[in-house]
Amino acid sequence: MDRKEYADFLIKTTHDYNYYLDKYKKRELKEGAMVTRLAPSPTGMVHLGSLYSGFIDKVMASQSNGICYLRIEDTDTKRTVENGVNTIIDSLNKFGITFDEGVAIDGEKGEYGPYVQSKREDIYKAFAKKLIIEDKAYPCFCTKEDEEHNKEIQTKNKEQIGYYGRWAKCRKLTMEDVIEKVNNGDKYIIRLKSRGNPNHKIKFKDCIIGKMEIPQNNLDIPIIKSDGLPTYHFAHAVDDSLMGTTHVIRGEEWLPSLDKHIDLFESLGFRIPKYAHISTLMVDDNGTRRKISKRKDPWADVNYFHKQGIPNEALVLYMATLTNSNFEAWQNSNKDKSYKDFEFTFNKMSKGGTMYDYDKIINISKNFISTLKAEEVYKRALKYTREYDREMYELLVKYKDYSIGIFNIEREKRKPRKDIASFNDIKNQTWYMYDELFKPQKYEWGKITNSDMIKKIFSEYMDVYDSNDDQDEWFKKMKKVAESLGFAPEMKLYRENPDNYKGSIADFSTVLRVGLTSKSMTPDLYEIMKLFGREKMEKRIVKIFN
RNA sequence: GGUCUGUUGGUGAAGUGGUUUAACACACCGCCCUCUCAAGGCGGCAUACACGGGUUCAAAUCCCGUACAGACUACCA
Repeated sequence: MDRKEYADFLIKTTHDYNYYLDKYKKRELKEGAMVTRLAPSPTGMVHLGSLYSGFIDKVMASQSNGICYLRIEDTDTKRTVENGVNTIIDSLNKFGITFDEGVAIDGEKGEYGPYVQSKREDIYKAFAKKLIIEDKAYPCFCTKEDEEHNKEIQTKNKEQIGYYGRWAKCRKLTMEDVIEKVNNGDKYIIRLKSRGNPNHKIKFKDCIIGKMEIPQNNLDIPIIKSDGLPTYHFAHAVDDSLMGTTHVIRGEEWLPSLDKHIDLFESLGFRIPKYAHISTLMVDDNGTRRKISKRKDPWADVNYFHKQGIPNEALVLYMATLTNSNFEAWQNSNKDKSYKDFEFTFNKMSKGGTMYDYDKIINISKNFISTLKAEEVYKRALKYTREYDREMYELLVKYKDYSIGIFNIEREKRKPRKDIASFNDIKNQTWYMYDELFKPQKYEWGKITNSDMIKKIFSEYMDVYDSNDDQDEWFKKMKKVAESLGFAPEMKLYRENPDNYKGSIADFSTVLRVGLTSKSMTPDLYEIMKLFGREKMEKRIVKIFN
């Protein structure tokens, strides 16, 4: 039996590797164009880290006029969730991450498919066969227990852990041994026959981290599992070569397995792509940093932000600031431009762990929402509450124009209000504007608490209030009434001689504000009165004392 | 244990051997604006380059060691 027949005996494929080498042509790209890919597992959720990496994949490809494609890594059949793929595509889409090629809702796009790894089984096997023919891979019959056993001894002796050298029992099996075992029905996997020597260092340059030196891989790592599917490492080498990925952008947790990947690319005779290892998203957990975790951190699932009512755009902007910290400054001086106009670079990306910062997201979200028109805020609030707050939703529907008016207070001007951070916040911000929700626990009176005085202020004020007044006129009238009741009409006057007055114009207006809304802190009072109108104001005044 | 990576004020983070007396942002404090809040303007704050050696005329920046932190160490990805 020659090696070709031997390989055919061990692995059955419908095509041979030359067929695939021929089928997937080299991409023709413009100078500098990057081909990137996002390669998630279909576990049914999009991890914040995937969004981060997807953002970078997308932005690097599109700003270099390259290609960004989606590949699904479902070789771990245990973790695959039904409909997981569509969930991923949908979620990413919401964040503006779309793909030029690869898996899509309505099938697949592109010449390099299939883009789902479980459908590429024949391809991986064909290349595993190539390695067997070239004596760069071999079947292994060892059990999990064998390996556990090795590990125990290795740990005890403080030797390198893994399947290599004298521990690699099956490496020494002759062809005849193997044939006998296979005919016997013994299960086996395929391992790489590593030729590396850990005393030799590989010099390597990562796009983000820069120069590195790592020992050569000497582990005979599994490449085909007993279920016939490839391991991540092998699939990565085969797919990213065949699909023509120029830049492999992935989390830094992959850095330690880079030696294995280089070994695989070289064994397969493939060119090694460029790598960019992005920093892990970390969280501060009682003073220590740790990787964000799906189990401990609810926000690890990007869906969390949707539930919180954080606009997708805000999360995207947050991703942009994480990617390149100089983005924020650029955005501030280019307010009308999109993040797509900013040139992101690898060498501005963070090397260490990146801290996840919810306050920062809130801040970005506030700023983003403040730039929206009132109608847009209304539209989004409607969409959000429809799903998460039925009561609020119905009020928004019932009082459409009134609600838009509320959102329009101090908006659409050069320095707009920034008080809405998320759409689950709007009820807290505006409840007192709706009679249905207006059930104050207490009135936050300030300096003036005497009920006779409060009554007097309202009765005098309502005599002069005219809803047609402009803001200047409105304020003048308020000052006039305040003065006639013994309040200082200007803050300056009050500060100079506080003893001469019952209070300042601020104290006076606080009475009006609290009487109408029960709250001492609200947006512009003029606008609120205008939205209320006389009738509603009077109803509110009656309500104060009963 | 081994391998790899990182460590700059309270926090995040610029910085790629010499205009660095180390940006900027957030936080905090003060003042201004002001009918409250938000926003905005001005100013202040901080004993910041983990530690110890070395290379150099010159080091946050290059090299070596130590400490600390993190990632990885599966027939998971």
